[in-house]
Amino acid sequence: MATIRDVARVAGVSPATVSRVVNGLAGYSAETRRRIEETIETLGYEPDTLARGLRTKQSSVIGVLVPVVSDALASEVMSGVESAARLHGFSVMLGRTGPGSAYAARYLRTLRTYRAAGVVLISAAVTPDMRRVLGSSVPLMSVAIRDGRLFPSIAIDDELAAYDGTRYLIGLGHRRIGLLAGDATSALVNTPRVRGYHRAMAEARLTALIESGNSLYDSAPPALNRLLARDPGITAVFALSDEMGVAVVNELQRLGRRVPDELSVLGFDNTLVSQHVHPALSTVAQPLERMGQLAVKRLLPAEARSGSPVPQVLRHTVIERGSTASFQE
Amino acid sequence: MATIRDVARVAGVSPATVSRVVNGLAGYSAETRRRIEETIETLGYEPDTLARGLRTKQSSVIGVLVPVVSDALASEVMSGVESAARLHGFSVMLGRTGPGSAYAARYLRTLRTYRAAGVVLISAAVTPDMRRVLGSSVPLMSVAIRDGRLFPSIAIDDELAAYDGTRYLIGLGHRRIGLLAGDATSALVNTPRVRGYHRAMAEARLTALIESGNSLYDSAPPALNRLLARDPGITAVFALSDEMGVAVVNELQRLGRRVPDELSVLGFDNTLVSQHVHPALSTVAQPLERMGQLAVKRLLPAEARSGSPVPQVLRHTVIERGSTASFQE
DNA sequence: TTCCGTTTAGTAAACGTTTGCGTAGCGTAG
DNA sequence: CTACGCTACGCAAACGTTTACTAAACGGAA
Repeated sequence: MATIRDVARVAGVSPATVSRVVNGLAGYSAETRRRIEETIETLGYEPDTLARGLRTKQSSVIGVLVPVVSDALASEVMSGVESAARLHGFSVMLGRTGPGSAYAARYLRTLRTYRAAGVVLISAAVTPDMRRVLGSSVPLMSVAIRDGRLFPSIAIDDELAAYDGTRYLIGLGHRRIGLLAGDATSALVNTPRVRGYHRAMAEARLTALIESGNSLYDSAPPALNRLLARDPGITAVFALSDEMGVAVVNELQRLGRRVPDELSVLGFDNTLVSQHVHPALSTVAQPLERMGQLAVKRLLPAEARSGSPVPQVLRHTVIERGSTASFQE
Repeated sequence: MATIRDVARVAGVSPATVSRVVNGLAGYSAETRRRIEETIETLGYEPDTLARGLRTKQSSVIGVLVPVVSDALASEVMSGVESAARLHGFSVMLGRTGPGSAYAARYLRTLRTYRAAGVVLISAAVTPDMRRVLGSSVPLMSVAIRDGRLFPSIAIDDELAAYDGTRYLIGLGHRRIGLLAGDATSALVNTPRVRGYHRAMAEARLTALIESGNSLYDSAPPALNRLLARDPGITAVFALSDEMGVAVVNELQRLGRRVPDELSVLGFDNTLVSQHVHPALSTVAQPLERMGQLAVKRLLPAEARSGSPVPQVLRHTVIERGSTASFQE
């Protein structure tokens, strides 16, 4: 592998000059530049990232921290992170939060020794030791979760989103709307959503009806049945995750209840799974991919310094697909 | 951030000695070691990965290359890669193949400048320029696809797996079995599977019936309907991807055909989506997570040198869930 | 012509490690 | 007592960059 010295020697200049043209700095004639670029081309020179990073105390690594690697929501955010990172010449390093925060802390430490340009934390709460490990050297961006206003984040307004989702169902004519909440461990997103549902129901003078799952597929059928047991007459269920949403439509069909004719189902997040069911799941969408892209953009030197407003809230939208229909008495 | 020199100074030794204890080499007394470790602890010293990599010409980065970041199959392999990498002290860097091979080549080049310990390529064919870019410096491991015997790979025997899947359906009493093939662009996995189906059908003196989708959800319903049009009496359909499999059960239910009572459906890969439908999809499974783990293990220095047998083929299994049932006339 | 500012370029140090080589100290065998 | 081997350690170079500093060359203004 050719080094900058090789290039310099062949092109008859000093390494410093080569470095300057490689990095687009000033200080060389057009002719010199041409000769150097040509040499770089023929030698196939490529700057050593490690050496560069050592010298500049800065690498172009962006760390991504996800709760579980194969999580659908996280995958889409990651996808956005990857594309934006690639676009700006960054590389993304992947790690998972794991059960406790031990994994996360260790991973962040590693990231620091790589002198990462930043880390984006996907749908996980920032624990005190995370912040401590990173110190001030590595900027952190939290995505899809809003944890107070303590640190930069990108998320939707969960409360409002759930409110709007509920309003949408109400607007369709539904009056008896059951909520399938997520688990308490993801309280940071679950709690506001539940609150949004409550608010919308209260405003419309409807009575709330809530059962909780754990956001995953398997937890939904039993929770749905509890809902049905408490009020057999519900005409809509609002699941606080798409996975639960599709589970609900599957279970409903198994029970012989037609969706959306008898019951409407609304999901949350708009992950890929929402399309993996028939009828396709209506859902309140977060712009997951875009969130990922924005996260890396805000990590970029230009933005990072300029100290943009700490919590950034994006617009949610409710997407109407086949699983919801209007209800008339 | 404390450097090795700081530790040395505080502990009253030379940087060389600190390096030796950090790396577990010999050459120091028990007492010295204790003192150094204590100092490391109190200073919170952590070796700089960049400097280390520069000096040793070797980093502990493992690159992962996926066709699309949010792909379910790739996600599970990645999950395995991540856990094994973490276990062995490696970090994983993520990139995507993108449309052509331009992305891949560029990413591999980046990986080389990071002096990556290896790269695992998930369900994508190795193009000549990939090999060329890597040269001999970075070992490559291909997962979930077998491309000749040109380079190390980890995969199942797709032909045999499809054969066994078909045999399973035949064993259930089915005689008119439609195949939903994937697309030609993933020929490396699709072709052998189709061949396996053909072989099983031929052996049982049954007539093959094939329609092709593109492995994704949306392509399945139309393909299914073509299948049904060509033979309204089929009692089983074998989809060559889980995504198509769940699309088939959804579509079938939409058409009012009961699964598995009237028609059995068998998927392929055993990705998470196979559980996102009711009845849950029977499928022929690849040990995706394990494949990912094995890939990094085989990339490890010890293994990598020992030149283990080039293509490694793992056992597939057919997993029986709710979407298949025996058929009797 | 002289002087000065600008452009173009080179020198060398520094980033934080690892590691080959050298050596002091010490115990032990001859 | 000498010689030798071994252990425990230090010195300094090297990995491939970037960058502050210096300087030569040159052109234009006075």
